[in-house]
Amino acid sequence: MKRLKIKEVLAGGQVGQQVLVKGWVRTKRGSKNVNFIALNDGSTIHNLQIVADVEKFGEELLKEINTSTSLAITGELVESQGSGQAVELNASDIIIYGKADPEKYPIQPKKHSLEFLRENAHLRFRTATFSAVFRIRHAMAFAIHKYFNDKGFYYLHTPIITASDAEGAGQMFRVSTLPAVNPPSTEEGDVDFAQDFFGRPTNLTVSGQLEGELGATALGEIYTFGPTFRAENSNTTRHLAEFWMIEPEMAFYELTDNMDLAEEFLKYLIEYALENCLDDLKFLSNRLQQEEKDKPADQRSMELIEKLQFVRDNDFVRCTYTEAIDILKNSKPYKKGKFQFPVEWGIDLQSEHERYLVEKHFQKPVILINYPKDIKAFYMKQNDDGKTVAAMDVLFPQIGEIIGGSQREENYDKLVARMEEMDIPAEEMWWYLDTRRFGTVPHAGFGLGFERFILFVTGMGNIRDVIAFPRTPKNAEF
RNA sequence: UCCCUAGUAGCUCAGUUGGUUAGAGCGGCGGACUGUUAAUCCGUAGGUCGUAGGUUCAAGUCCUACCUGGGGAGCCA
Repeated sequence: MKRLKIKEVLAGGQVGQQVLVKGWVRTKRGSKNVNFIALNDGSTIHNLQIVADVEKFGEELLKEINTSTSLAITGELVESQGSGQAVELNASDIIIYGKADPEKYPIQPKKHSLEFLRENAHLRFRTATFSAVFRIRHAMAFAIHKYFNDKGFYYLHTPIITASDAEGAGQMFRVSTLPAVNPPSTEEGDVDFAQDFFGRPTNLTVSGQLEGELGATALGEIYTFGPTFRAENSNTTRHLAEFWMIEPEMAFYELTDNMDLAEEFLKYLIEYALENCLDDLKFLSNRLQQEEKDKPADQRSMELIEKLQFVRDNDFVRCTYTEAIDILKNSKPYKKGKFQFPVEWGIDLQSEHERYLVEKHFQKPVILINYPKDIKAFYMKQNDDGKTVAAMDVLFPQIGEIIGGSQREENYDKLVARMEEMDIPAEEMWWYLDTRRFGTVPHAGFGLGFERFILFVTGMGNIRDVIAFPRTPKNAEF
């Protein structure tokens, strides 16, 4: 008999049909005559209720079935006598693949803290919460490829190992095959990277953008989607040492086109989640509502699905940096001295400022544009005012900056001048500058932090809970 | 990296101004139960109180250092 996924059984199974299912036990309940096994195979948040007659299978066999025991079950699909489900499987044959000793198996049929499950990240997929999160994560990855493919973008694989460290996006992880103890040294006493694998210092990438621009200025529209690495000692709910980033880069796009794309893209993904992941979203939403009950009324946030619909259905606010500074200066917290950091044209906005703009003032996603050039990267297009660059940051409630992007400086002379001002060695970037020397065009792009976006869609609070195997300072377990 | 906070049973926690034998719920185990919904009822086992020092007649409780977790900040996606 062909095995069916539980999702298929629940969606299309017919009463009276003989079916074979395989999965892991979530819970088992029982009385003298009959046992109920909630079986899950990962295909859906929902379990299939297995009814096992005690007399038929014997207490010996049923005793071996505990939480997380793996089973194959054949039986007849019947209308459920209980009220919790429409159909259930009347077992005629049970095969145990692997037992799970209930005294040693750490995931109990009860509510666990996310911290505890994080320490058991190898088994947390077996919980309803994490299976929901990772199904949604998959769906979003798939939707990203679908969105760009349908729009004629090409998926470009930029390198993981890179020799360029010019962008200054953060501390990098060195990639080396030199011995850690007594590496070969030069006459000056420095490590002699000429003897290293690549013959020069190399690192894990912090961004595929610069290589992405090479692709975009020939293929037209490209995107990257891959792992990115930052060796910053960041210990927050929003940072990882290894995370995934989506970086589209488009020839002939100016800043407004870039904003339009970012907004359409995010809304497409949210719509995709609402269309394809509703069961998982409902589960996560209920979970959140349970937690919200304990909070005072004014601290409760919008229900998850409502929040997603709200973002999908409303225009993002577009606001210049200069306007944002004015808004902040006229704000209540500013006038009452509630901000910890000063507000002045030229400063980088602190998260307290961003949160005020997004959560209090506008109360919807905000795209901030035209930042002072001194707080942004060298490659951003210099505006005519001589003070600002064509940068854009998309800010989301709770999460903060979810997208950072810009129109790029396409003028060779301006770009080189800016690199000199910022002490970026132009000779090492010769390959990047060639895009401006030969057939340069206006172009733009942005980077979306994948995990930050998944935080938003799932409503989870800690970025370590939306990536399968989080890499953070002092933690590379599993 | 900085600030705050926590570490007691498998999990979530309580443990009074330092004072006898460290408790509960859940989970586990044993039993009961005519179909349960993270079942219910009865019973039962389970602890080097994060680690190392120190103060004291006496430390889970006070002090110091370190380790680990959580929250916030910075950096950023």
